[in-house]
Amino acid sequence: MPRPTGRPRAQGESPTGLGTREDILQAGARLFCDTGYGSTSTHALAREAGVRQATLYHYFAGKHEVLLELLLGTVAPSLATARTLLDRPEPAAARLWALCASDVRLLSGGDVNVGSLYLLPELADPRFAEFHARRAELQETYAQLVAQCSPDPAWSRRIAPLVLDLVESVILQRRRDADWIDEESGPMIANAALRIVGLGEQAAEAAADAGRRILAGLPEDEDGLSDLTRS
Amino acid sequence: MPRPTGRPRAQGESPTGLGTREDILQAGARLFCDTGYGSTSTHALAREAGVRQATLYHYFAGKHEVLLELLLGTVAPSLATARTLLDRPEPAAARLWALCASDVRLLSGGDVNVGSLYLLPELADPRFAEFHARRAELQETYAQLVAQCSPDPAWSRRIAPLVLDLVESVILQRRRDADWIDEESGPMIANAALRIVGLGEQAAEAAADAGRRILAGLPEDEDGLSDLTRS
DNA sequence: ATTATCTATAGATCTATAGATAATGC
DNA sequence: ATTATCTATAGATCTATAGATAATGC
Repeated sequence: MPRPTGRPRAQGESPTGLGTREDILQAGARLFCDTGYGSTSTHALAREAGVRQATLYHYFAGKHEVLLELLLGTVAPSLATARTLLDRPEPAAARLWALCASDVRLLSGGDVNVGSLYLLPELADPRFAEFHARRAELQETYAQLVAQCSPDPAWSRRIAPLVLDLVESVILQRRRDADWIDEESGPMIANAALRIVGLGEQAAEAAADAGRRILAGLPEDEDGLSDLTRS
Repeated sequence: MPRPTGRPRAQGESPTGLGTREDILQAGARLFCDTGYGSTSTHALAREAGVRQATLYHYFAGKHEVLLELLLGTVAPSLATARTLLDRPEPAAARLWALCASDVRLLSGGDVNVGSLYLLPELADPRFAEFHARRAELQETYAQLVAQCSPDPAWSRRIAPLVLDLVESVILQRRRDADWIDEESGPMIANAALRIVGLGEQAAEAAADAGRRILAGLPEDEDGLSDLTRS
């Protein structure tokens, strides 16, 4: 990073070293998760990013755009993986296992529990509709894979949302006890998902093995934040 | 409800018919869940309760006390059931099943998804410490029952939090699609919990049957709100 | 007399904009 | 000249309190 153009900051340097826009996003991630969206003022957001309050408006139209960009950046890698898996030739159970494990890994990564953003009541605001649309597509992928795993369509339609919720329960878990999470959490939850879908022990084991091989070939994106700078 | 003493309201009657204190609590439940805590002003809270903003302070020291009372009222019936179950003679798996099913039923009841309150980031504030203490006790009960279900203590310690999260995932589910929930959701999630703990199909079936009998004898509290008026 | 509500408001805070300033780039 | 930041602030909103008011109770 060479000296940027423009007036220098009054206090300190860019905390992330990735520029002011990224500083603001990371500050938003931390504060919206820990303090809440409505309880975080633009002033607090700016302070955490190391700039003055008015500087926010040079990059974002307001708090809501910061949150929207965080949400889209968080769901993007998950959705990319889901789309890839839908078209692959492996058995559905193995692909479902891989999707679950991959999503848990994404939600476990980064030093902020960005999945918490999904839980903010403020997401009901229509400004966040674009996020909800992408999230619905992810949910639909889960439903399709679950349907392909189970012979009973009625049952699978009923159980599919539960699988996604189980995966996302890692968000709650990480809040409660961040140390609980490790690199085996994803496989463990993916196993639990297959059991819930109704696979027997042997079928589940086999699918898990195949799933592990798929997972090993998937890109491992730390979290969505790094994507934001690329897009 | 006879005509109460004191100056009458400027606009309309008590929406709940249970008095102003309850009006405020129910307004808080709805708004904190749908709009968020930090995004709900005392003015909005009062409007929803059918009184003027200043009237709140006659009953509560501020927004935070409204939320605290809602939280305690929500966890109370759950904790009461958990304590009862710990001392009962039935097999642990059956009691765990009953606890899961009962908690899902509690979280499914009422016309507001009060479990959402558990997810507010603002709960990190030390003002809500009392709630966290009671919640920790509930978690401990789950851990003990899970431990009694499984021969492997290390495994059960690792899996126990996952069971509570699975139960609480009904909060997320209900947000996403309230119609998904019905009176079989509790048993279904309780079954899934036993599978996760590692019970085989036959053992799980037997425990579920025994659990259903326990559940039938438990008090069925619609939600914590009605308790508030009694306590 | 007691009570629950109201109206009014002081003081704090918050958002968003206008315009000044201090760098780099050419 | 261009740019990113800054300072300053208008106007909105929010919280919490003071004190008035309109009921019931005795």
